[in-house]
Amino acid sequence: MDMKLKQQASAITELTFDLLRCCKAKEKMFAKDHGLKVAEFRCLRIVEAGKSYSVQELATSMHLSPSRLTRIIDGLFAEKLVDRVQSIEDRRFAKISLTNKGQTLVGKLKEEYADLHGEMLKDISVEDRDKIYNGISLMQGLVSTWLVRNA
Amino acid sequence: MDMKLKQQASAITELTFDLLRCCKAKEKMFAKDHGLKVAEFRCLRIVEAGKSYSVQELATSMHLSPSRLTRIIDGLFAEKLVDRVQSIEDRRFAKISLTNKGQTLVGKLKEEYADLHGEMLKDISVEDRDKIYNGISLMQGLVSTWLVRNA
DNA sequence: ACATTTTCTTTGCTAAAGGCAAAAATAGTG
DNA sequence: CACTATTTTTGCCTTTAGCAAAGAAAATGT
Repeated sequence: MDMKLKQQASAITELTFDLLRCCKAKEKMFAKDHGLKVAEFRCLRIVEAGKSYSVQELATSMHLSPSRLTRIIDGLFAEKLVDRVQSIEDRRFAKISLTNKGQTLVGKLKEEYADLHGEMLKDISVEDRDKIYNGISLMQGLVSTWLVRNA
Repeated sequence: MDMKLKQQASAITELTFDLLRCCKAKEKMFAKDHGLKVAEFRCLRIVEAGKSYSVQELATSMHLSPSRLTRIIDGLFAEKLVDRVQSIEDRRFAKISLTNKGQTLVGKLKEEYADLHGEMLKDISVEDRDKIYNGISLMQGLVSTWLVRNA
């Protein structure tokens, strides 16, 4: 079959693999520096101040099981970063939201995580940054739709 | 500071994050379909037929600790996919190499994993594939050098 | 020659990440 | 009110991963 395709595919596979490993290390470092577990950091990244979330919402948006989420929230709750209250309308639901302490931390986290990436990207041109964006965006789309079709 | 940079940085952060998650799921599915643990699959991907490797070599090239590698190799050894013999020149070293069974499997694995990516990439243009390659390559370089500087 | 140090691997232990299945609690419905 | 469905939690298990100490072998100093 298409030789060029095969070549490109395997090169991209390799690169993606390396990128993955590096990003994982990067996340781990960042989380550790802020006294968080990686899973906690990932969870905090998606909760917005003022909003409240069910366990399920968080689980689906993080692509994890509800039980896993319960444990992650346990940790954040123990650190007084999130509140967990029973919904009044439907008491099966939990309503997870940031405490003041949590809001402060998340604000700092987002700021510093963006800075970290800004630091990485600052020495290259706007065009190259766009290339990165476009390339990763395309790839993300492909992998994502592939997953949906093959899950 | 540079508003454009910040915007691009945070968009790229988000995308990379999603890509990472999807690729992880992809690897997991693929490994499972072939009766392997993800770590085992990752290890097999880097050993070439006919060559032999020390535990340390594998550990550094996978960016894992030697002890972790010992365990991964234990698994592969139990499945009779790799041989583990003491080096004659320096008996401290282990020499890890693929068995016949391992070679057959790795061959199939590489073939099918490339096909999987070929499948994902086949419907887009050669130019778009190049865009993906270039974008991810740039990003990988940045994250990688950042890691070296900040580790 | 032998004691010490260094190097490579393994083992024991621990933590974190994650899922499955059953239980608990609540809501909705015949 | 009995039954079913939904949401979360709990118990238990697996996988991934590292650290520190032990073991084994080589290199080196005296």
